[in-house]
Amino acid sequence: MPVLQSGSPAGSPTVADVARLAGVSTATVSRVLNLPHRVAPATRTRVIAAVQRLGYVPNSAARRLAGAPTGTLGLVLPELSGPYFSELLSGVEQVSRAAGLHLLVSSTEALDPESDLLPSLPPADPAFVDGTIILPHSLASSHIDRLVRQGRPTVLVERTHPLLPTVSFDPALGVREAIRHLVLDHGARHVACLAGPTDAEASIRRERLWAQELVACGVEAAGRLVMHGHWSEEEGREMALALVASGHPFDAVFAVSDEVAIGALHGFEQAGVRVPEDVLLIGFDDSPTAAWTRPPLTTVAAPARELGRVAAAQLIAAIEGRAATREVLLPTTLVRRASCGCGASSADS
Amino acid sequence: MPVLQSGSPAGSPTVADVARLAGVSTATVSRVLNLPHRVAPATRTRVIAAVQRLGYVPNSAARRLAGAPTGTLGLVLPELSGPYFSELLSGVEQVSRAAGLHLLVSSTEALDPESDLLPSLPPADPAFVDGTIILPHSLASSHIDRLVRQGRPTVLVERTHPLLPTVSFDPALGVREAIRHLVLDHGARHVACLAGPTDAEASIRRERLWAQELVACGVEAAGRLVMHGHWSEEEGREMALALVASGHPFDAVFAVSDEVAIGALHGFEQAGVRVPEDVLLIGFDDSPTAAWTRPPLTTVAAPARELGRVAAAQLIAAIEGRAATREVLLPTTLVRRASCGCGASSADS
DNA sequence: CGACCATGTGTAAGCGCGTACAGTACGCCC
DNA sequence: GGGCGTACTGTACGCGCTTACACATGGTCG
Repeated sequence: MPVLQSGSPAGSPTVADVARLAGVSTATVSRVLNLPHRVAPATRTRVIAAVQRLGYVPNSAARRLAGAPTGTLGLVLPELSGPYFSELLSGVEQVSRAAGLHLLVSSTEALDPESDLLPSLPPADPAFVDGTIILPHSLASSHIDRLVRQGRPTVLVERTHPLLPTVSFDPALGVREAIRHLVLDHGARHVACLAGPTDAEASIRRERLWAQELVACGVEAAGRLVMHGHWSEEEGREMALALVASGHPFDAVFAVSDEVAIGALHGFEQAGVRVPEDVLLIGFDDSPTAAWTRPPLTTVAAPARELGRVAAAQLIAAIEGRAATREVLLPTTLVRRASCGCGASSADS
Repeated sequence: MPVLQSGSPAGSPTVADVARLAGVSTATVSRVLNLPHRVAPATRTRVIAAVQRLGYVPNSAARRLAGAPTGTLGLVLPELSGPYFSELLSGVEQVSRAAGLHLLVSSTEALDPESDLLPSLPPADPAFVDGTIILPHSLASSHIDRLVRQGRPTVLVERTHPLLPTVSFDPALGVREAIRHLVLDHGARHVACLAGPTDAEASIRRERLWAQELVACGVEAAGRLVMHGHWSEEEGREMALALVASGHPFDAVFAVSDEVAIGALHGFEQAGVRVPEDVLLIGFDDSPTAAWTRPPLTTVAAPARELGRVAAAQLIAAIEGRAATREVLLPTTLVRRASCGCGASSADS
C-alpha cells in the first residue's frame, strides 16, 4: 500500500519526492525511468523502490512539455456510437495496445464542419498524442491541411488526400459482386440505391459504383431510384418508405450501409413489402447485426475492425519514421445471406 | 489562410509568437484567452486577430502544467466495442460536448486487472483530464482507491463504492417484471439464467435478482440452470448449447445481457429449440439490435445512453465543486416483444 | 492639489520533467 | 605516478503557459 504523499499534500508525488526518498537527484530518477542502462544497478533499485513506495506516476503533461513522446495515439471519428465506428475503434485499439500505446478518442459530431476547431481536439493536439488517425465526416478539409502543414504524423481513413497516408476500403469488388448477383443471378431489373449524405465520400463512391456496375450489366441506373439520407436506421426506414411511396417500380435495393439496410427492412415491413419475396436487399459493412436481422442481411463485407488495425499500423509506422504506405486499399466481398433472395441460409456463425 | 509560423519553424506558434505579432506581452495574450474582461477591448481585438492569423492553438500540456483545467473529461471502459459501451459512450459525449468539454476515452481490456496501471491511463491522468468516469471491469479496486486518495473528481458506473459518487441501473424493477411475466403470465416453471463473468458486479446483481424473484413467485431457482460466461454473443450461444446439452428441463431463459440473449437465440436455433414456442427468452439492455432479431427480443430496458448522460452530469458537478449525488439509481423496465411468447409485435419504432 | 483607487499591462516565477553539460571517482595505461 | 578514459551522478536550463505581483497610467475625492 502506498504512503502519504510527501510533497504537495494535495497533488501526486513528483520526481522531486522520489529523488528525496531515494537520496538521489531528480535527473537520476528521470534516467531510471527513461534510460535505465545509464544508471548503476544499485541506484536503480533504490529509485524503483521509491517510485513504488510513493505510487509515483509521471505527469504526462510535464513529460510531453519537456519533449518526450506521449505514448498515445489519437483517433477522431464523426461519431462514437454505431457498429461501424465501434468496430473500427476497437481495431485501432487492438494494435495500439499491442504496441504499448494509449488511445485517445473523440468525435467531431459537435463541430461545425467548416470550423477550424479540429486541431484543438485532444486527439489532434500535439500535447496529447504522437499522431492521429482521422475519419473526416465531410468534404471540408482546411483543418486537415493545417495538420499536414504542421507535419504531424496523420493517417486518413476512408478519404483520399494528396499528401497524407490513407487507408480505405475498395468498395469496387464487393459492390460489383453485389450488383451482378442481383441482376445476373436473381434477374433484378430495377435496382434502387439508398445512399448516405451527399457529402460523405464513402457514400458517394458506393453510389457511383452502383450506377457503374448496373450499366455494365446492361441495366438502367435510374436517378429516380436513388435516395439520400443520413447513415442511420431511422433514415433508412424513411428512405424505404419514400421509395415505395414514389410509385417508381423497383425489384431490388442496394443500401450503402447495413444500418440503412436494416432501417429499410423495417420500412418495407411497415409498407407491406416483403423481403426478399417482393424486393431483394443488399447492405454494406457486414456489421455484427447483419446476421441477426429478419431475414438475415446479404451485405458487402467491409471489415471495419481490420480497417482500424491497418490504420493504426500505418500511423505507428509514420511516427517511428518508417514511411507509411501512401494509400492502402482493403478488399470487400459479398456475404450472401437471405435478403438477396438466396436460399434460407439459417445460421452462419 | 494562416501564415507561416514565426517561432520555431517545426512547431506550432506559441504565446510568444502571438504576443510579438500583437505587440503585447505573453501575459496579455494569456489573459485574452482566459479572462477576456480584464483586458482593454482594443488590445483584445488586436490579440485575437494575431491568434487567428497564426492559427494559434494553446498547447494543452503547458496549459495544464501551469495549473489551468484541461477542459476534458476522461472515460474508462472495459471495452470500446459492443452496443452497450457504445451507447454509454455517446451519452457521455453528448453532455460533455454540451458543456463545452472534450472527451477522452480508453479501455482497460489490455490491463492486468490486478495491476495498478489504471492511474496511468490518460483518462485517469490529471495531466489530461479534469475528472474521470470509470466503469470497472472487475472487483479489483486498489487502483480506484488510489484515485480516491488523490482526491480527483471521479464517478463510478455500475459499481458501488463507499466514497465515490456512483451511477447505476436499478435492475430490480425490470428483472422483477421480467420474471413475473415469465412465470405468472406465461406459466414458466423452470427459468434458466445465462449470466456473465462471475466477477462482474452487474451480472451478479442480475443473477441474484433472478433467483430472488423466482422464489418470490414460488418457483425454484435452480443452480443447475445457471450458466456463466463472458458478455458476448459467442458465449451466449455456447451457454445455450450447454444448457440444452445438460439435459435439465427448462422452459424459459433470462439472459443478463442482450448480446448473450442474441447468442442464445443462435444457439437454440442450432439445437433445434424454437423461441418462443419451446422456450421463452428475455434479455437485458434493450440494445439497438434487440428489435431486429428473429424473433424480436423481449428485454429489460436499461438505457445505457441515459446512464452515460447522468454519469457525465455527475462528474461535471463534482468538478465544479457542486456536490454530486452519492448514488444515483436509474430505473429499468420490461420491453415486451416476441421472444417471451407475447403475440407477434411486428414493428415497434 | 495631493492621496488614493481602478484599470491595463508587463515582469518574472514557477508547474514537473528531460537532458546537455559539468563534474566526481575510479581504473587503466605508459 | 601522472594522464586519460569510463561509468555515474548532479546542476541547471528550458519546454509553453498561467498568474501573483509590481508598475504605470488616468481619474476621483476630500
